[in-house]
Formats: sequence, structure tokens, C-alpha cells
Amino acid sequence: MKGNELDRRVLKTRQAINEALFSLMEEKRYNKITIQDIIDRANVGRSTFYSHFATKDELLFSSVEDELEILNQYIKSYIEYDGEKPRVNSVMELFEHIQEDSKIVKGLFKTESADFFFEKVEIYWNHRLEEYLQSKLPLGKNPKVPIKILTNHISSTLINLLKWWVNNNMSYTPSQMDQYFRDLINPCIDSVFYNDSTKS
Amino acid sequence: MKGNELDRRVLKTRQAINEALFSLMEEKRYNKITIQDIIDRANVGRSTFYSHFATKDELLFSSVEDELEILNQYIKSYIEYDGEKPRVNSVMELFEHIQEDSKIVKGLFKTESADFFFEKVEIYWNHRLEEYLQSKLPLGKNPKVPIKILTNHISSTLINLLKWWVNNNMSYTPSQMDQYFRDLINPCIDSVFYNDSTKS
DNA sequence: ATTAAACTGAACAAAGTGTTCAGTAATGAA
DNA sequence: TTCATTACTGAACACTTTGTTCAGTTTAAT
Repeated sequence: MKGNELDRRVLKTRQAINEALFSLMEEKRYNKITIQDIIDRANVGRSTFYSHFATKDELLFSSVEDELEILNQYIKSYIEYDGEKPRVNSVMELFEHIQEDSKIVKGLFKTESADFFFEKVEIYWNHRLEEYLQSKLPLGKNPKVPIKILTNHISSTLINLLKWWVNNNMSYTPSQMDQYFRDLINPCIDSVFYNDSTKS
Repeated sequence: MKGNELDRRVLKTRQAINEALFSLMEEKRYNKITIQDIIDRANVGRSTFYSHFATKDELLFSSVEDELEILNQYIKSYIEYDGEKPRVNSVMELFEHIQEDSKIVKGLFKTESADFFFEKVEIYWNHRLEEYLQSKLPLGKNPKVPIKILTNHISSTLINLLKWWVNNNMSYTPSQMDQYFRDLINPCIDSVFYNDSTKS
């Protein structure tokens, strides 16, 4: 065992700890889970835990990194430009992914610390959206609402829909949720960019 | 001191504890504040604290109850019905209130536990909005998006705007923010109730 | 002055955190 | 198989925080 490749034992141990955390999150709130709970569930020594993670939050974040990467990827096919109007594209695959992966996600959505996760998702999405909308701004038009507020609105609407859906037993299909998302956002994009006559 | 009126000392003590918490929240995260911190700042004995509040969360919630009541009141003038279309009404006063009261609110918005607060606001607002929209549903029309999802969208959009605003140094006026809110929501209400032709 | 309620703060038990370290187990290389 | 290395174990420890208890003190109404 001299090679610089990671010992498989290490990965196995980390995964056991990881799974113990999410298993526990199905039973109680993240804040109430102790490190003792985790190492008992994972069958791992106390010092082993601390050799891998300095704090519980660090464990949570590391557990969630892959999920974060996946969600970030979805944003890339998130907007289309049909030559005339920017519109949000289908996010059905995102909802489908959440549905399949609901074990990790359900725990995460219950976590009080979930916000640190969604914050990261939102920051990435906002960045992408802003880049896109800025570059496609109709010349000579001033958006009725600042771009930063609009992008923030779009991201948080999607995240909010996801949360609502998960917390209401996913009682609509991914396809329906996708449609609802676009019904909520596209008229608003139209109005912000093109419709100067909307009274309010 | 036999009367059944509350001792003024009690109120004074509770207020001292209360103010200590919010004073501390300007300096560090709620999770990192210990009860020892609070009683030191409030100049109050340990057992006094526990005679008033069982936990730190209970203190936070009690501190925030008045604020909650105020925010709930704003929702009541939140929607108008002009005889033809339901539309969100001005929420400028809400933004103005937040601006004036920013001491308590800023601390609250930083709190990881803020969500328990906004959840309560959202539940109340959703309830009111749903009641309203249901009763005013245009006959013979089916909304494109379920009412519950729409109400949830409206509430969370407003809360999200508030959060964004506070976290970005309130760099727009309450009047502007009010306008942005309506620009984001009204086209979407129109579309959900009246426009069957929005392609997506 | 008397009295009842509120506050004080030290002492305590319990639970959790994070570190240390001597010992054990696993594994790749010789 | 043996050896060396690295990872894991778990008991012991110091430290922090929590929440309770209680004897004594302060406050203020009567």
C-alpha cells in the first residue's frame, strides 16, 4: 500500500459515514443528530470520524457535493433563445432526477441546513442566468425589472417549486411541474422585456 | 405586589433578554450564540433566563411574535379585485416597515432559524391568498396552475424579494421594490387565469 | 414593616465536542 | 510469507454547553 491512489478502505469508511447521516436524517432533524449517533450508525470509531471530517457541517457539505454538481448541470439546458424571445426551457428532467434520487433529497429538504445547499445552487444558477439574459438583452429595451432581481426570481421560483413538490409528496408528475414552472415564469419574462403596457 | 397584573419587572427582564439576543445577532450567527452569551449581555441570572424561556429557540420565537403579527396584517390589503382581474395590490408599506424596523429584521434575516419565521409568514399569507383567489375564481375557467401552487408562488416571491432586498443593502426604494413585485406577479396571474394562448 | 413574587448565582449532573494515543487490523509489496 | 505502511479502534481526557436546583437577596405593593 504505497501507491498514491486512495485506499479503498477510506472511500468505504466515508461512504458508511455518509449513508449513516442520511439514514439518520430520515428519522430526525439534522440539528438533533449527534456525531455519536452517526458513528454508531456507521459502525466507525470516533477518531476515524474526526480524521475524515472536522465538523458535522463539513460532512453534510461533502455528502452533498455530488448532488450539487448534478443540479448545476441541469441549469445549462435551462434557457433557450428562439430568435425572438428568451424563454425558460424544460426542467422536467430536473424534477425526474429529484424523484428518482428522493432518498438523499428528502433528507436534505428537511434539513435546516438545507439553505446553505440551496444558496449554492441559487448562486450558480443566478450566475448562469444573468450571463445569458445580459447577452441576449433586446437592444434599445430597458427591462422593467433589474436583471439581477429577475434572475433571482427565476432561480428561487424553481427552487421553491422543488421544495413545495417534495414537501407535498410529489403529487404532480415531473411533466406537470415543468409546465407549471414555465407558466409561472414565461409570462413574467415576456412582460419584463417586451410588454410596456402592463398596468399595475 | 398581589395584583394579577404582570409585574413590570418581568416585562423589563424579558425585554432585556430579547434585546441582548438581537444585539448579539448583529455580531454572530444565531447558532453560535450561547445562552451564556445572552445572559451576560442582558445582565440577567442564569435561572432567570430559564424561568422565562425553556430554550433559545423559544426565546427567538417569542421575540419575533410581534413582528410576525405586523407582517401578517400587511397581507390583508395585499390583493385587490377591480371587478375584472385579481391583481396584487401595493406592498410598498411592507417594504417601508422593513426599512424602518431594520434592526430586528436584519438580525432575523441572517439567522439560520429565520426559516421557521418565514414559514409561519408564508403559511398565513398562503391561507389568505388561497381564500381570496378561490372565492374570486372566474366562473367556467380552469386556472392553468393549481391554486395552491400559485399562492405559494406569490408568497414566496414576496418573501424572496424581501430577503434579496435586505441582503443587498436595500439599494432600491420601497416604491421601486413594490413595482418590481407587481411586475413579476401580475403578468403571471393574468396568464394563469385569462390567457390560454401563452406558448411555452 | 410585612409579604409575595421575582431575581441571583453557585453548584451540579448530563450530554456533546474534539483530541490524543497506544493498540489492532488490513493490504500492497518484497 | 513476511514486512512495512496506512487506516481504523476506542478508551481516556479536557472542555463547553445545557438545563436544574436551591438557599439567599432584591423589589415593590400593601
